[in-house]
Amino acid sequence: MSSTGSPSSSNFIKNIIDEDIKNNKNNGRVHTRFPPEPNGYLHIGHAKSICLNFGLAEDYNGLCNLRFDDTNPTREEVEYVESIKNDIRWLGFDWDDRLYYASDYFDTLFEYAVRLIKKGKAYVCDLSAQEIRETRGTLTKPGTNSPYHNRSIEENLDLFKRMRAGEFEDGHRVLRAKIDMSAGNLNMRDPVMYRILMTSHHRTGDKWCIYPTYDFTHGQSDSIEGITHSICTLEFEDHRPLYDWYLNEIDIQRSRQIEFAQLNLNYTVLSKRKLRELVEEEYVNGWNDPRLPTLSGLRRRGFTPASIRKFLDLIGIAKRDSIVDIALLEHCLREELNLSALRYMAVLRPLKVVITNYPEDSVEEMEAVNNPEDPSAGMRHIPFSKVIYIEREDFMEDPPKKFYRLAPGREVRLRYAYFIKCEKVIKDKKTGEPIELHCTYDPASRGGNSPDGRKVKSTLHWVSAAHSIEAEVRLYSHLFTKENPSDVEEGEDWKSNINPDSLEVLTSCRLEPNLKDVKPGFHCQFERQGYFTVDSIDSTDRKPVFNRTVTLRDAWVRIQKRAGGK
RNA sequence: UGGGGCGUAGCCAAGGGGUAAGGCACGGGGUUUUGGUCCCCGGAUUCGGAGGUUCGAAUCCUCCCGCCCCAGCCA
Repeated sequence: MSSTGSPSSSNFIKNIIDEDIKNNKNNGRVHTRFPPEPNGYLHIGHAKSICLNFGLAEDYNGLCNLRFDDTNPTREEVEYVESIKNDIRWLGFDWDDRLYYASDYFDTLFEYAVRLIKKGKAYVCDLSAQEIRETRGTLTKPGTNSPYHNRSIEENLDLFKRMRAGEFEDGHRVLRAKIDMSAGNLNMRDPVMYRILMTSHHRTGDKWCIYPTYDFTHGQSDSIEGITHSICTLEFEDHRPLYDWYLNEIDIQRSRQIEFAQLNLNYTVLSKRKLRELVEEEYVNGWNDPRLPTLSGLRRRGFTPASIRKFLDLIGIAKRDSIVDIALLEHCLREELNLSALRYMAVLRPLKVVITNYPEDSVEEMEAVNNPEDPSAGMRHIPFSKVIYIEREDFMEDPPKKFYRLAPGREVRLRYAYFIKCEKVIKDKKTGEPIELHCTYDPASRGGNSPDGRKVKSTLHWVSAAHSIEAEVRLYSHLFTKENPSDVEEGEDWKSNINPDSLEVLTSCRLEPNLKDVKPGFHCQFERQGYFTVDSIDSTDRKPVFNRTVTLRDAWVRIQKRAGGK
């Protein structure tokens, strides 16, 4: 049982850990780590790794470190460090005092490198990047040894120290491991351990001008921290022999690298490169745009940490490349919010309705249930009067077969109020669009039931015109029109699949007055429509802005789609 | 013509010799003052394919097919 949810289902990593514990490997200890590179914002794919690593630690009574993998100062910044920490906490995890940086280990790593040189297992290579590439061979052809492959240990030591001292320019020399230029695994063809980067680092400043590569850093950092299970994604699978080689040759405690498949979701993109492109080229409004699968975007959109955790738990952990249906994420959110969200009435596209037989100046307070799933949420009052607004799409002048809502001559229920019957439609002279309805109400149906047992086919939400408050509501839908954004015509690019209608802004919405003093972070349901949250950036006291997190499941929409599809 | 992985329903996924869990999606029905929720019911004669071992195979063996990753001084 974990502190962040129910016990999760079995997976191959747990099987491995169970086996390790049975064999008393690491004395039964489980210690993981989440190792982000601080070069971008976290997205839900990272959340999968976070939940896995922190979750395993919880499940096995172990620990999980947060370690920034900051070995490349040319692309990493403190700004990202802060957002990453914030997002992890928001997701519900805590690294206590175990916040580390790979750069904390630069001194040790340097000593390890010296150790390998002394063992004759590493050498300074003067080849250019271009030349290294050319001598590496190809997938099917072995590489050739560098002309510097057999430099003496003394010369290597001297050169490496001079690299550190800043005697050479960027890219002029590297330190390489001496392994096997004919290995089938390219990673073993004398990989680079250190490169010269005349760049100051966000943590170590100008102390270093040589920086270790990922491969020469990650395993050793795991070892230094006593990590028992080093979990990463599939593309590192063929780095594992190198990971093991370094630990073995340096002769330090070994941790075990285990790889799992990254999360992919349909109708969106989950690569830092593509997300960055969307942000920088302003297809969206920043990293926290509610349409983005970044944690900051999902948070602003209204997703809850628990729903994201639940989702990630349900999809499981495996080694198979897969694309998960984003409908499952939405389901997890609805499942949670259905139980907890207070219900309100909000009219997004108002259509004026005059109740002709209702007294002119009368106002009644109608009693409404706050959450039918939770009686303890109590009741509230909603003012009702002669002029109200209903949803534009709840009226059709010439309704199709399965349309149950309001139409000329038809009677419906106004939720928590009265039965009303449409007597007259007033239309815009130019467009022919209905702009106002005249209805009559049945005074005996107060509260929503008629004493004569008369049935009505639908219940509409409404708002009193004079008492409602104005708001802006932003409706979001998938950022891409295709399940797989990369599915493009010859010569086109994935961005041509961006959905031009992913954001619809409604500026004249009318809300029931109970929603007046609502603050950012507030989640609620607008009845019959969906779950909404108050936008944390653009809301003002004068005019709140609501983001639609997700729609309610909608049978009517499905009926229409089916009819339209034929 | 190299190396490393992966194939169980439309999408995820458990199961690793004893006769195919679960969730989402989808469809049907019931309840309902949200076309919401909730409750029933419906799916794999079969686990990429073909052989083989076995009383018995998704699980073991052989061969074949398909898909993904690797030629950064990125992580």
